[in-house]
Amino acid sequence: MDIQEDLSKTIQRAIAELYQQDMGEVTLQPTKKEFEGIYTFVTFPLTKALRQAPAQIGQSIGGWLVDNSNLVSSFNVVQGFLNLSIADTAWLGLLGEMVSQPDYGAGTKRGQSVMVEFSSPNTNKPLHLGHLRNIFLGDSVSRILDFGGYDVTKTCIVNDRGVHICKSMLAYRMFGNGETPQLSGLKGDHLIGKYYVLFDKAYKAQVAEMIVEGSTQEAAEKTAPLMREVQQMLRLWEQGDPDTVALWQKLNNWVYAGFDTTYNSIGVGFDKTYYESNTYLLGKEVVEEGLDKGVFYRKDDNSVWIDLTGEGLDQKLVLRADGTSVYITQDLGTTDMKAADFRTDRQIWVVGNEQDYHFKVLFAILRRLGRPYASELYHLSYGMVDLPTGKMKSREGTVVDADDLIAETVAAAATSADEAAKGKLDAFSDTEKAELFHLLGMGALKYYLLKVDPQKRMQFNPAESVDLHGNTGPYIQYVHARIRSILRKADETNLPVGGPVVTVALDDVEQQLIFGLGQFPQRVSEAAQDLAPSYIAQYAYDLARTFNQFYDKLSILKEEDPNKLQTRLVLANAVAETIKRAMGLLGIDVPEQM
RNA sequence: GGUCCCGUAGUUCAACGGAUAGAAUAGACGUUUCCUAAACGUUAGAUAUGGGUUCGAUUCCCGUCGGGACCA
Repeated sequence: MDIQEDLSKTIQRAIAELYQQDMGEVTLQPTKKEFEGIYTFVTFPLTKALRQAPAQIGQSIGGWLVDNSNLVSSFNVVQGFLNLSIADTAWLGLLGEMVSQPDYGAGTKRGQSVMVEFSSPNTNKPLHLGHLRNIFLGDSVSRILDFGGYDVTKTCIVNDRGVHICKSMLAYRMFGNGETPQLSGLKGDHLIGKYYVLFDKAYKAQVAEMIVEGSTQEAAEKTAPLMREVQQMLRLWEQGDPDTVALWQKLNNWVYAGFDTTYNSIGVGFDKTYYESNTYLLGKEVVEEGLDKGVFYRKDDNSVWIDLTGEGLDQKLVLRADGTSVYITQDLGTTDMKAADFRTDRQIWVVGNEQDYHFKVLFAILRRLGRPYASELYHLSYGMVDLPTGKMKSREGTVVDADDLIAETVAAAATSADEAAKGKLDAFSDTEKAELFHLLGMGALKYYLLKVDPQKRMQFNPAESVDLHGNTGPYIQYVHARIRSILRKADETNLPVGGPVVTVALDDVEQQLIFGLGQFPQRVSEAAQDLAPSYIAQYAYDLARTFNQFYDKLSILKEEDPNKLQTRLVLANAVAETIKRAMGLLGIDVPEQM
C-alpha cells in the first residue's frame, strides 16, 4: 500500500464525483509543519476548470474524503491548500507492510544493463580530493541504480600510457637509484608521483636556463632536452621497446598496488578495469565508417572532421593530418567496445564539468553515426572541489592528497568520537575502536561530499568535514547506533522486538516517522532517475532527525502500554533498517554501537 | 569572440512553478534522578540585479553584474 498514491487516486475520484470532471493525475506535497495535516493538495490549478474559488474546492473535496474514504481522518483548508490528516489505521497498515518486505525500497528488476565509468585516474600521480568526489559519486550512483533494479557494471578506464607516465619513467631512470615501494616504504602511487614532480622541477630548471641563454619560453619548452627525451621514450614505448615496456610495467604495477590500497580503504571496487594502453588505438575504424557514411569529411591536408554547427557545436577534428588519433577518436572506439562487451543499454560517465563540451561532442557524433545506444549516454558532470583557501592547484602544491585526507579524517574522527563517547566505548578492543573510527571518518567524508548537488562547485572545509554534529554522516550513524542499542536492551529483557504491528493511537511524531519511512521507495526511484546521491543523503538525514525528535518526545522501553511499546519497537527497528539501507546507497556503513 | 555551468542567512548546503524560502554551522537562551545529551527545543539572520510569462517565480524566458569552465 502506498498512502500517497491511494490518496491521490481517491482525490481524483472525489473530483470526478463532485464535479464530473477528470483532472488527471493529482500531485500532493507534504504539509508544512505549521499546519495540521500530513499531505497537502493544492487546489489553485483547478479553479478555472471547476469554476469555483480555491478554498471552496478544498472544503468540498476535504468533506468528501472524510465521508467516503477511511484513509483521511480530518482536514483543514487554508486558502487554496487542502491539508489532510491520515487515519492511524492507514499508518499502521503501511508500517506493517513495510516491515514485511525484506528488500523494502528496492526497484523491480528491469533487465536493463547500465555501465557506470568513474575514477579513471592517470598513473603518474596519486589520487586527490577531486578524485574522491568522483569516486564516491560513481560508487553511490552504481549502488542506487543497482538497488533501483538495473544491472550495473562499474568500470574504470586507467590512463596508463602517454607523455605523463613517460615523464615519471624518465625521472625514475635518472634519479631513481633502484628505489622501490618496499625499500622506501612509500605507497607505489606516491612514489611515482614523487618522480613526476622531480621531472617537472628538472624540466623547469632546464627551460629557465634556456631562456637566460636567449630562447623564448615557447621554444624552450618545446626543445628542452628533457622534453625531447620524453618524446623519444614515448616513441620507444609505442614501438614496443623491451626495456621501455618493462620499466613502464614495473612502475605502473606499483601505482596499481597503491590505488588498490586506497580503493580498499574507502570500500570501492570495479567490475571491469580497462587500460588505455589496450584501447588507445581504437576508433580509427569508426573514422573510416564515418567517412563512408558521409558523416565525416576529409580536408585537403588529409585531416578528418565533423561539422556539428547544426547542433550548436563547432567543427571538430576527429583524425589529425598525419593520421594519428585525438582524444575523441579513442572515446568513439571505447564507447563501442564497452557497449559490445557488456551488451550495455546505457552508459554513464562520471567526469568533471571541464569536459562538458567534450561529451556533448562525443554524444553528438555517436548520434550522427546512428548508434542504437546513442540516446542512452549520459555525462554525470560534477564541479570542482575548492578549499577554504581557494582552488586546488598542483603547481602551487595545494592539492589535497586522498590518502592523507583519509588518514587525517579518520584521526580527527577518532579524537572527537572518543571524547564524545564519554566511556561508552570502554569495552571496545583497540581493533574494534580502530574499525569504528574508520567507519565514522569515512561516513563523515563520504556524506560531506555526496550531500551536495554534483553540478555545483563545492567548498571542502576539512574541519567541517569531520564534524559529528548537525547534517553529517556521523549524526545519522549515531541514530542507527542508538536504535540498535535500544533493540539489544529490549531483546535482553524479552520484549517483543520482532512482533507484529498492533493497533494503537499514534502520536504526531510517530506518524511523521512512518510517513518518512513511506517516502523511501519514491526517493530511491527519484535518485535513480536523476542519478542523485544527494537525494538519498537528504532523505537519510531527515529520517534520522525525525527519529531524534521521536526519541526525545516518547519513550520506547519505558512505555507502559504494551501495545504501544510493541509498535514502537517495530517502528524503531524499521527506522534503523531504512537508515542502514539508505546509507548503504551512499557507500556508508553504520555502527551497531558508538 | 563563441558555448556551457553556478550566484539563496556571516559560512556550508536544501527547496516537482505553490503557503510565512527549509536545514546545518557560527551567535544568544533553555532541556538530563528517565531507552546513548554524539541529542532535543527557543531565538535572530538570505533569494546578486532589471524586466517578462501567471492566480502564484528561488525555480521558466530575456538583459545586466559577479564567479568558474570549455571551444578555436
